[in-house]
Amino acid sequence: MNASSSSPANETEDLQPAFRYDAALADRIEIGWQRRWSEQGVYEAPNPSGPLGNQDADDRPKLFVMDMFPYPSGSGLHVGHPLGYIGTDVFARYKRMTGHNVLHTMGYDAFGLPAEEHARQTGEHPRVNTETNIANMQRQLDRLGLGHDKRRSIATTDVAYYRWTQWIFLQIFQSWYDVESGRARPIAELEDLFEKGDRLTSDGRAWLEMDSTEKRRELDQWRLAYLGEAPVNWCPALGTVLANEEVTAEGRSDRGNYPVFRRPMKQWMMRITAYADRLLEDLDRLDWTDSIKTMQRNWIGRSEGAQISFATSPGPTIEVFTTRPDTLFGTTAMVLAPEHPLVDALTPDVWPENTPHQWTGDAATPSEAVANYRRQVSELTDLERQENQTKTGVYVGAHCSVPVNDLQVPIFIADYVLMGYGTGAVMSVPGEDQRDWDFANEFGIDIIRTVQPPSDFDGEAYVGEGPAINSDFLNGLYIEDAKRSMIDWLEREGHGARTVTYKLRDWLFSRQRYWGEPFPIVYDDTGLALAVPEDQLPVELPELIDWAPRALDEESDPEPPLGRANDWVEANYDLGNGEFSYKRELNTMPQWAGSCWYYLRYLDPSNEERFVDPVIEKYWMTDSAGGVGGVDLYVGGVEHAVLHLLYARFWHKVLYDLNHVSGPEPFQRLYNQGYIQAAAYQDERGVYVEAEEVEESSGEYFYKQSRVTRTFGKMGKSLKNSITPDEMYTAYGADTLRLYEMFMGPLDQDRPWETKSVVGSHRLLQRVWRNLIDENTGETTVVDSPPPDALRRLSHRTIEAVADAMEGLRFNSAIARITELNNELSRSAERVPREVAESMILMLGPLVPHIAEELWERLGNTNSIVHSRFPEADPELLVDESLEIPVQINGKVRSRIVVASDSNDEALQEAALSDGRVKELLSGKEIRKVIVIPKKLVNVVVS
RNA sequence: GCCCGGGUGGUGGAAUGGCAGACACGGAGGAUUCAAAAUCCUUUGCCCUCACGGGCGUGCGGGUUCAAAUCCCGCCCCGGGCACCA
Repeated sequence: MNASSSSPANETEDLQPAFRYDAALADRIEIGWQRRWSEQGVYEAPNPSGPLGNQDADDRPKLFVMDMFPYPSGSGLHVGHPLGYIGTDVFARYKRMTGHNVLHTMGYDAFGLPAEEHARQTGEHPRVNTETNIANMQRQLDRLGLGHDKRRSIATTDVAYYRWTQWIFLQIFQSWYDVESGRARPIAELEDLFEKGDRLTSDGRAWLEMDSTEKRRELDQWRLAYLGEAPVNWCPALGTVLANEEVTAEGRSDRGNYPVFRRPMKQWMMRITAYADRLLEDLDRLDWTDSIKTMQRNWIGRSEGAQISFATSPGPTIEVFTTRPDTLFGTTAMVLAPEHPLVDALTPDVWPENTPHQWTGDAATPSEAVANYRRQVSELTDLERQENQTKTGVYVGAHCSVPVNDLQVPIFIADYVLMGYGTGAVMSVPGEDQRDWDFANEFGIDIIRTVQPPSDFDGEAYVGEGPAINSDFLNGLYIEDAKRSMIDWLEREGHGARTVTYKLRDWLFSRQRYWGEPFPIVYDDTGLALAVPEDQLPVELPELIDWAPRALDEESDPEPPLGRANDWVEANYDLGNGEFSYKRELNTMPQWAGSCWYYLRYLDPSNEERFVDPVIEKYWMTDSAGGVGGVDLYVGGVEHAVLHLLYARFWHKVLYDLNHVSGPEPFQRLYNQGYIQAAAYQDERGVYVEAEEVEESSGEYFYKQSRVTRTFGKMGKSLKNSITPDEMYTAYGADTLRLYEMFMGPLDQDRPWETKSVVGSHRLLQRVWRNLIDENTGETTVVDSPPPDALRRLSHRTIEAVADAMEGLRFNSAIARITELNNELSRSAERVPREVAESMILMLGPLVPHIAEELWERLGNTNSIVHSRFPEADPELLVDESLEIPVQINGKVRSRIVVASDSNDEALQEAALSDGRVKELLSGKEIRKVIVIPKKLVNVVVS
């Protein structure tokens, strides 16, 4: 160990002490402990019973901490991916050290399009590719030292898993929503009710008069999973239909940004709308952020109002939904969606006399006008429709009657009225609705105000509060009262009723893809669906040579690839009347299916009798504090606000209604982690250049001598700004990466990655190491003597602050406080007393488990730090005997005084006023008031 | 347009009515070194001052209070969500 070696190659090696905490030592420590932890199963959380059960009664409180499980991408991880995983790991480790039985694991949401695309390009089976990707991702995650119970890991593509996804589908299929009791019930109970005549069938026909096929058709209409003929989102480029939630506002596919067309097709639907109110109400009981709750509320889109019937001159009655029944007296037109089913019946052969020319769309007859307009509308994309704010439409040539005053108003079709919302028909009240105002303006329609605007109002439609005018019996009433009176009148006179409408639509549940769960459904020659018996599950995916969806266009029909598995499409089952051959359902489930219940399978992953054992489910999913229960902490990205989180809540509620789970909600507390952003650089053409090769010089950025501009964005391939965890392991080790990611800022905030700052976190670990370990021998330098009083107090204050920060997921603050304690140890020339050293190591345990475990062992402990107790602050040591407190004069700090911490107000005031500097500044001033805040400050108010 | 977040030094951030800028990165200076890296020490919001000290300061304007980054009112800017939803 001397520096006089002549060979430069050996020099660094000679200078470097053998036990300096550097990347190489970190690597040895981390790999070693990961192996030992794995061998000893330290992260295994016992169940109350079953194969993962613990013979010894475990009376620790349970805690279920979960990440949103990832799709196993083939491109590997960058440092942005594991941010949330590290956060949950730190929290789970902290809770384990405070005496909780913590369930923390990770699985894979492995069905989905990329594996199928990969298969189409390479010919490799999606399962092979998926398993390769999972193995690779698992390796990257393992290196981070995440404390997962590996026994509980699942992938949604496991046959043993999707068997139960299919089973849950069957529970939903074999249920109906009983509005009277407000919950799902088995379909057999509905059959009973029909049988006894206690319930009316959908069209009022007597059950006993129906033949068996008619009975089946009747029951099928009530199921929570049903085949519906509805306009769906057909995406030819993906060869599949999509859920509303998967289509962007621009009318393109969420994935891939391909055009999506609305077409009626027969598809599997989930009756999520039956749960709209409960999904809405139960949000109040969840510990989620307001922004996510708001997004879900908006998506469900509940509006209260009235349904009103308008009689028409040709005969059919038009039903309208409105949130403003109080404005009925202002109705001067009726506007239907162009595809409204009554339009044809309302359209006469010739224009009525005196039809204004501008209403006719230049057409010779009403039906020509309607046909022309419909064609014109269908040629617009959704985006063009939205951008085109000028109102268009045509008169259909008929009138209807406003029920409250028998005013005859013209009926139009216009594309600003959407078929998908309400009844697809709008009573047009231009005075009180800006869209109707704009329409009335285009077509010269009368405008009648029904709410008195303030005298200074100079806008067009008036949507604000005010007394009703021009409204007969409503005149003078304010909006809420006027609405109530009008609805009362409508109900009394039989012209309408109070109604609630939702934006939420039923969930379109089938996809024309290969790599998804097959439906456990077959068809007999009636064409009606039949459940595959539970004991015949799983229905396994067949082997295929050609996985691709057929290249398709807007006009063609979707063609499920499973239809090409000739040996599979027909199957023999005994469904209670002997064995027959049936045709299989060829669609597969959407990717969301598997993620709707994976948290339940974590609890009891190997159960072959049930999807989860009820005792085990109750143990992990019940909240002893009386909350809704479910996962105690669920961390993931905000992008799942309305997709996964709404679907999973829906499934959970169905399972709850059917007594398969013990609580009404799956996720008690939801936390959205932020994203790691990174600088990205563009050249003058706007092309992204490799961020790693960009150099900074006095505030400007250069790539190969040419100037580039800097922006910040999500880390990834497209911005060429990815940093991989592997690069960080090589340079610093996993503990440093964990520490840096947690130190960058609060978990829920986006934050910019700065590789050059990582070294700060590495230095902290080096200093901790050096304070406790002799870098030359590797022996600990701690001493067994008790710490000086001041140090002991500091360490207890640190414990208090760190524990508090850990509880609140403020890991950045926890790290700052530990740093302060360690800085104090560095400053002192004394060796570190064991008591303080051990506290500090234990506090570091959740954040940087490997180095903490290593130090713990080097200090002579034989038990693992993973299950050691987190230190507890002694309240008596949190208060110092004396305090330094500031003295303000008129709110500005002018001096500080040192006082006994138990000084009373009088003593504090006395001490402050007798302070030399304060006396000096107060001379010649009149003291008006002295504010004393015990232990905080003294403020002297002078004139 | 509507609904949520957010705006604090050169940078990430701390403080949720009581000392603004903890902790860290970066910068400056120093020690060590033949030299460098690493490490260690000092310093670092802005302005005035040799200094002691003083003034200003949490997006902008106003208010409440002995005291405001924090609470209230009005605006500006940034990010996200929804959007012809009757």
